[in-house]
Amino acid sequence: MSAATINAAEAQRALLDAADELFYERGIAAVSMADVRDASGLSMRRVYTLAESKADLIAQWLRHRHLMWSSGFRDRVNGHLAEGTQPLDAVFNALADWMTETNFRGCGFINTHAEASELTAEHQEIIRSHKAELATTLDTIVGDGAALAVLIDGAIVQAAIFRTTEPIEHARRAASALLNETSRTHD
Amino acid sequence: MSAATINAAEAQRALLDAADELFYERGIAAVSMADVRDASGLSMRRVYTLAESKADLIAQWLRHRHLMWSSGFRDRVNGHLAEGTQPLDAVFNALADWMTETNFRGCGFINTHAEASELTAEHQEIIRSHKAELATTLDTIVGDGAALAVLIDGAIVQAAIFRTTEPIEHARRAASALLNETSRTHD
DNA sequence: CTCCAGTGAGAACAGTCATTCTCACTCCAG
DNA sequence: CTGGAGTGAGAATGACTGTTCTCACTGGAG
Repeated sequence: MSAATINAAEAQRALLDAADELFYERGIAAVSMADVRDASGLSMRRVYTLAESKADLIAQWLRHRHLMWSSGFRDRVNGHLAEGTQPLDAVFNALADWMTETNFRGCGFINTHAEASELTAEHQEIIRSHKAELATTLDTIVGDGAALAVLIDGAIVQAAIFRTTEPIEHARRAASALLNETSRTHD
Repeated sequence: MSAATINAAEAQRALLDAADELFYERGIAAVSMADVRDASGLSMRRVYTLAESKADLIAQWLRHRHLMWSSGFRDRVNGHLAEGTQPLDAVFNALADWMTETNFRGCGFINTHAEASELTAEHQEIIRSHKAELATTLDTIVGDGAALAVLIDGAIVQAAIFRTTEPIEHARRAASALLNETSRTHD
């Protein structure tokens, strides 16, 4: 039973796992289809059976990463909430957890969006959806989701550039002040 | 008097102008040295006389863009201050002005940093210096510069993705709340 | 005038890339 | 057992990349 016998589901998974690791860590322009083939253990033919082009693979990867990241984020937030942490702190603690992972390289969606060239309309749409959904999630957990999403993206970008979690604390203070102010003006 | 007669200063300027337009609008991996040659009107030989490699050209461009952007930003802020606008609003108005320029594509430094591959240690250092200097400038103008820089980067990134200036208003509200809170706790 | 350092125009070089193709093999339906 | 659909391994293709080289020409120093 050779490697050829792995079924479509396993191959799809191997492909997306490889794409995620490579695209996230190196950026998309720096990753060749041959790199993806080697990292996935698939043949070139198989890669092109599962993704009709590199642009299509990028789109599949973005959709896949959206699902993985979003559920990971929700899990972490829920973990902190379960320990009695207040919603706002649960969110920022969850982000700090993510940032201290060894392979943290900022937000894959922001990074991909920054590579102006290889970006199709479909890619842009997936990136916008990801950011819009994050704002909605934040809105449910703490409120003022659109504003919070802005602060968080700033923190992620600066954390990637300076390689510290300090920006998270700045964003946390700003978010806290914003929510306090909102509740005060509602009195 | 052929094109060959343009002096070193003019050539240097043509090179950096071309690099700025191309690298900012397309990203660095998507721009070839031949593109730079064509846009600058220089010969390939001249390009490599002025920049010893593409990596060197990128570094020169980042330094050049830092100077251009920073002085442009200060000018805009001062313009708003001269009209009697409060410092915090002067800063956010200046950013909104910049974002509504037709070729706005987010922050060139953040975008370059996102292209993980072609990034040398020198490039990273220039990017960090740019962000650090912006924080210092903000500190002088309104105070709490490090936190403000985080909010602003978030607004820039989201403005680039969604192509609206709305994120600037979210960041402005958060910044305002943060500064109010700080002054209140100092009472 | 005579040289020659420096130049432009573009060919040359040694890769790399995304994508497609070849060929031998394997699995399963009939 | 036979035929064919699908596969792996990897070569082939054609386009592009950063960088260097060639060659004819220039403007100014002596």
